[in-house]
Amino acid sequence: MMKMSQSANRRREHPATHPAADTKTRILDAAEELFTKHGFEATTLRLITAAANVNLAAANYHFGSKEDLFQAVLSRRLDPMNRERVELLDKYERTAASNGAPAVLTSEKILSAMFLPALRLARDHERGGKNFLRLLGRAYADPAPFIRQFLSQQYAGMVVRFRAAFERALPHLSHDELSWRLHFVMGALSYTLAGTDVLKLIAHYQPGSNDVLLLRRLAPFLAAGLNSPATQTGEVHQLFPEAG
Amino acid sequence: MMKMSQSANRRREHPATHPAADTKTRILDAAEELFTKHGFEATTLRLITAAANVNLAAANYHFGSKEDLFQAVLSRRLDPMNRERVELLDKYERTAASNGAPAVLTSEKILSAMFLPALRLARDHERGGKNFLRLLGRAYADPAPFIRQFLSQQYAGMVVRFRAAFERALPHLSHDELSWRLHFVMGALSYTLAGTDVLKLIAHYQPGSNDVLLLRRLAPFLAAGLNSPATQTGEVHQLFPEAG
DNA sequence: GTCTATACCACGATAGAC
DNA sequence: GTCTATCGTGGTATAGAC
Repeated sequence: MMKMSQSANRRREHPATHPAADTKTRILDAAEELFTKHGFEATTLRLITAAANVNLAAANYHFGSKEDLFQAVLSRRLDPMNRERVELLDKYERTAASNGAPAVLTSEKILSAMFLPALRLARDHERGGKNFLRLLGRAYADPAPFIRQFLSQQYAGMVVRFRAAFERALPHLSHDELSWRLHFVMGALSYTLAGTDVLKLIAHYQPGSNDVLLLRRLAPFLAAGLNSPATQTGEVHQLFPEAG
Repeated sequence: MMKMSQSANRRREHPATHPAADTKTRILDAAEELFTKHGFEATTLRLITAAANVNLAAANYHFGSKEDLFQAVLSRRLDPMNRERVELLDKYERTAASNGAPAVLTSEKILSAMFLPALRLARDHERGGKNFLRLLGRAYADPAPFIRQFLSQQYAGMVVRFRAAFERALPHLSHDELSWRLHFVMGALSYTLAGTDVLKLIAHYQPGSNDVLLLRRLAPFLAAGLNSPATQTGEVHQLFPEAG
């Protein structure tokens, strides 16, 4: 990236918004907007390149394929956000450890290390903002193998760090039970980020109207589930008598 | 391939499983399997009709369009399941009311009315089983307008009934707060049903290996979140100091 | 290196013969 | 009801202009 044209000063020195960046950036911006609005499959390269004012073949030239372009759109925002998350968790743990105690954080604190960088991104209107979080939420739920594999790579390092922190915070949970609960956390988070409008059936609710408030409600809800006592087989059978 | 010549007794009188039902059913079965495996967009009508041993045009003849076929696949299983859910909730409330008390159920009980029919479906291997739940979970998260609209219709009645039950169970929650929490419940549920493998990064976990156990863990987790006290602005600011 | 024009094959859909 | 033929549009590959 950041290539320079070889000849004269075709350069535009627009430092600010997005009237005319270089071709690659224009494609990324248009793709991000259209993927968010219509989803991956329904967005055509012809639409993207038309919106970016570039030739159809430019997309494949710079990014190789539509799938690679999609991954590039995600990476651009996701990499910095996940880095922020780990750094924030590190900071929390250093602070906790400096008091002489071992670095054991509460689930609420760990969750806030996951959510705060997402909130910052949601507010950074210049860098994708809420729309990008919706795109990300959809990607979480997409069954396409290339998306699942990509997200696995992107999140691998972060997940290891956060799981270790949760293990210290919730020593009463077995390995499996913690895995499940983290699964539920990821599910509620991704669904919330995706901002799909299933909620419209539950109540009048404008998705995207106030994502910050939404995430603020989600953290306590998830913390209550995480902190709840380990499931006892007895009560399970009481609630699910037919479930064997 | 495997097509029969056009003339005489082409009929097969297989009453049982799925060697040869009528054309419509064969298409539905093949579509259900392929949509589950590859998602909506990646599944082509050519693949479906080939697997069903019917002509390409037969799909459009019987179902109108690929989108309508997808809706037909969902309806076939979803209608009975949602009917079961409402009936079970009614039964619970009648039992509770017959003791003289008003019909106020615990969140756990209401959740079990949502989950038990899903568990039954997951175990009914002959009628879609776990694979169908995975398909359903993906549909929840799909941004395609025709899917969202279809699910809205399918769930409208059920959601009204269950929301009313939750309102009685959780009177300490404001209207908005309950909406949010139900949103989170739907998110965790759909994500769990979808069985996407993000969890593989968290731990070695084979999706679909034991969905029943998974749903059993989910209900207590969600109940803890639902039953937790209403969010207080004070603590929110403590956890999210930068969130204004 | 960067960009364009164009050709290719697979897709969903439909019209019309049988 | 079923099939063949065909149309418009999608992603992609490439040859060649600058």
